[in-house]
Amino acid sequence: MPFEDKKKSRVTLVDVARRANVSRATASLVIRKSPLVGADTRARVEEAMRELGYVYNMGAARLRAERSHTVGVIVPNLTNPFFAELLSGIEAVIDSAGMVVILANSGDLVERQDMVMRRMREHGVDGVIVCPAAGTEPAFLHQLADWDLPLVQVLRQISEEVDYAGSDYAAGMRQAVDYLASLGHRTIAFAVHGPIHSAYRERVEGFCDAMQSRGLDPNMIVGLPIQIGEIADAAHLLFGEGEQPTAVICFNDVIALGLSAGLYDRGLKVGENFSLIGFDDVTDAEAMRPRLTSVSTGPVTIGGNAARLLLDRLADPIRPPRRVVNETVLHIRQSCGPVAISALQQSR
Amino acid sequence: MPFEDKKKSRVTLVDVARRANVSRATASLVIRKSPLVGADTRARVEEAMRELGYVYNMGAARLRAERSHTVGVIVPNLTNPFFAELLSGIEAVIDSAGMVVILANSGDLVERQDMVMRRMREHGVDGVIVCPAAGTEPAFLHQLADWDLPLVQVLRQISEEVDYAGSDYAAGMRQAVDYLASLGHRTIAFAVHGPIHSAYRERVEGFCDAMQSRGLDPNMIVGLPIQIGEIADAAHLLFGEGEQPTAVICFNDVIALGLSAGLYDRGLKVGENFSLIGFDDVTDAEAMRPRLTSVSTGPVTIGGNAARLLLDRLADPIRPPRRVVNETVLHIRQSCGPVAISALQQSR
DNA sequence: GAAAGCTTTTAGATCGATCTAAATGAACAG
DNA sequence: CTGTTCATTTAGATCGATCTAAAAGCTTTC
Repeated sequence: MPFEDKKKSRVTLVDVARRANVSRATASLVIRKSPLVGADTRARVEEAMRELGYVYNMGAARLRAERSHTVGVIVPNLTNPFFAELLSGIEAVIDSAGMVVILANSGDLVERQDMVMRRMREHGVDGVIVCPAAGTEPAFLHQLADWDLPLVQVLRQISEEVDYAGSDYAAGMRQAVDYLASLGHRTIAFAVHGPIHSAYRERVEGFCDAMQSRGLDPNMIVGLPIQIGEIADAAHLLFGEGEQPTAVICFNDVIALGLSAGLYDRGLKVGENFSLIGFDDVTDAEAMRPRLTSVSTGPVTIGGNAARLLLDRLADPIRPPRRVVNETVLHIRQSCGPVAISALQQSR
Repeated sequence: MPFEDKKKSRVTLVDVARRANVSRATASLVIRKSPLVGADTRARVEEAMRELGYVYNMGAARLRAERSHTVGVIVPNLTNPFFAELLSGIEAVIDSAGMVVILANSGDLVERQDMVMRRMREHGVDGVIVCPAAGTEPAFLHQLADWDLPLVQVLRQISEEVDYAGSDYAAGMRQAVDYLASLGHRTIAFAVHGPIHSAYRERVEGFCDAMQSRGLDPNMIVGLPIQIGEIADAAHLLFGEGEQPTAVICFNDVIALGLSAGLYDRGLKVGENFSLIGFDDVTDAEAMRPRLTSVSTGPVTIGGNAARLLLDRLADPIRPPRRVVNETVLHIRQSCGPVAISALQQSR
């Protein structure tokens, strides 16, 4: 008897076709929801699929159809909540397009990024969303494009010739500076850390431009450690010799959280006699005390934009490159206050 | 002329083989580092691969070899830093085994989990690491195992018959209770939230057991909102009628962060006249003020353990199921202090 | 110098889908 | 009743690797 009830091998399209009394080709059309098949045939095939517990074999399909329904995502760091939120935004959009995300971590190292990118190609991803590691050369991205690998840069823009999704960091900096200036602050520090890349430069330039256009000195830029635990202990770096700042703008919320702790340790009251603005507005900002005033860059939104950009490019590989830059929003909470009288007098 | 210089189609093994004057089969052996090929032949083939810019086609290989070098990871939520760290641990180990991670988010919903699991099967993952959505039935996992899909549960244990990696939450709770008791606290609240699952039950039971074995009342269990922003405003729930707690143990660090803010709002000084212990010890714990005393569960370690468990099972599908449970560590910082005199008197 | 044993190489079938181009059948016009 | 059109269905080739089993070379042994 040709019966084979016990778990033998996997159920394939041939099994389904046989069961439904149609050919392999017709069964294939049913799966792909082609309008070519008749209604009753379709029903019969679907019934057979259900009865046999058929599972589509994407791998086999991809081989022939050159579409893997798979998207690579490369981030420099997973433990930073900002990237986790970005990833979440990407995943949601990719998922709802019926595709899956293959994840990789570059550790912000170009060599690892090379490796990982190669692996993505081997796995035949349809496209890649990458937050380029610091130091990535434009040539690297161009080569990938030459290899016909659809690509989107996210957060950091290396090349103008490749799609990009990010946020308007410079405008965000202007919002922060304007707000502090409106509270009377004139000596404002900028606390930074981390590797240098386009997002870094954009923020620094945004800060400097905003300061200069108000006639303020943009040169109080302070470098801090990467690890959040060490940032607090480095808060004293804000107060070197010369003029003392009455407010600080942070490169990101990690720094803001760290400095908030460090300023507390020094006996300063954030929001009262010292002002602090974060950047990114991660969910923790709401939970700090005083609540952190922060420039929201919307990582989930950026992720979604990047994913949509990639889907669009998949649909039309030769469209010219696009930039999708979302607006930042200044979220005013409690960590800033009017400049203290004493500080004003000090700076005279 | 049979020359085809311009970018035509992708370079395949046949091209490489032709170039190196060997057969397809031999070229394949070289790629797979088989010891069967001679040294000079190997060199010739590798040379040809380099010259042609050959990229291995994993998809084609998988079809024949039934190995996709792909692992599915399903988490309930990406924006929670705890899961991001878990994911980071998984990714590192999977990556170093030469495989890639396909990521999916179940949103802690069983229906979505079903969908996502189906998609993983379609993509032919070699195995899956899943943090089961609250309400997952053991039958669900057993069915997957029946389908010959190697499986590891992480953080939440639904079935004893499936590999599991987690942390000893009950022991962690005991550490927290013991520590607070040693500081003189007798009325200790337990702040919880979120969906009910094994990790939830283990923590609650651990708390109750530890309290009871010291003759303390374990019934002060307080439910709080999910969103971190709302937790602070719910801090008053700790102080209902009846006896007032002098300390609180939190189900996780999200609650700890939220409550710390809420207690601050109520004018309580955490670490002085009220004690607070977190659970998980995420990186932010270090940055809070006062620094958060927290029970470390080591998400990165757990993730690594889960990944290794899966790799082991891939190597030996019939080995009996294992449990890998790592020890928790109480990280003492600044958020707890000896019970205040006034509170002691009040509770008499 | 032929048989045996070993290492190295290969032809051809195969995995499970999709694609192409052609066949089938029904409906309709002349 | 035949030729044409249109909607369905299908056989067979194909994607790019791996696997099996056998062939080809090369030593070694008697």
